[in-house]
Amino acid sequence: MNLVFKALSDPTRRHILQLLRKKPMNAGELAEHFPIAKSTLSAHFAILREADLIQANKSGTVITYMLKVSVLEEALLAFAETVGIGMPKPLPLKRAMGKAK
Amino acid sequence: MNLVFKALSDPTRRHILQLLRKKPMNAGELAEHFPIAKSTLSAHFAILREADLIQANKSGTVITYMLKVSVLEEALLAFAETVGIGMPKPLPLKRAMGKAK
DNA sequence: TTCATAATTCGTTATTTAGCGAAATATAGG
DNA sequence: CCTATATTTCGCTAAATAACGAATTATGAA
Repeated sequence: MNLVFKALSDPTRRHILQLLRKKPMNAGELAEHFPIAKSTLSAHFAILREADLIQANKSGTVITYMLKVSVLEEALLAFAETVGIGMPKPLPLKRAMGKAK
Repeated sequence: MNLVFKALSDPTRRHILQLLRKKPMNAGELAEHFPIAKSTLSAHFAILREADLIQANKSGTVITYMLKVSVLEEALLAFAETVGIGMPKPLPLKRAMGKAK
C-alpha cells in the first residue's frame, strides 16, 4: 500500500492513471500529453509498475500500458477503512471469477 | 488535492490519521505511538494541517489535533472518480447542516 | 518572577525525487 | 546487415523530504 500512495503522490502519475482510465495507451501516446522528457515519463511508468498500478504489454517496439483499476481500488478502500471512511466496496458484478488473492 | 496526496504519501502521517480517527489527541499523546523525535512529528503535523486533514485546537500549553474526515473523504472520492472507480458518495446523514463550501 | 512542561521553530544532514540529455537496447522493415 | 523507431537505462543535478538535537515560544503554577 505504501508503494501505491507513493505513486499517487505525484500529479503527473495521477494524470497518467486518469488517461489510462479511458483506454490503454503506449508510452509515445502518453508522452504527447505531457511537456516532459520521455526518459522522465519512463521513470514514472516504472514507479507505477512497481506499485502494480499499471500493466505493460509489449508488442513489437511498442509498449502499451493499461490501468489496473482493481489494485488502485483495493488500496484506496483499504486505507479508507482504516480511517473510518464509509466507502462501501462496490458490489462485484460477477462472483467466483477467480480473483487472485 | 495535491497537498492531500502528498500528505498521504508518508506512512507516519497515514498512521497519525488512523490514530486520530479513534479520538482527538494532543501532540504528546501521539508522540508516544512513534519512535521518532517530537520535532519530526511536529513537522508531520504541519504538513497534515496544510493539507487541511487535521484541525489543531490549543488549550493551555496543549495542542489537540482532530481528524477532518470530510476533507479526506472528499479528496479520495474526487480522485476515485477521475480514475473511474465507483465509490458512491456516502449519503449525508443530515441535510442542510451548514456544510461550508 | 521563576520554573517546568508542551510544542514549535531552527539549522543541519542524508536520502529521495523529478527532471534532463545522451547512450543503450530491442525490434521491424528494407 | 543497416537504418529508423520506440522505449528504457545511465549519469547527472537541483530541489524536496524526513530525520535529529538544540534553541525558542507560550502557558500555567509555585
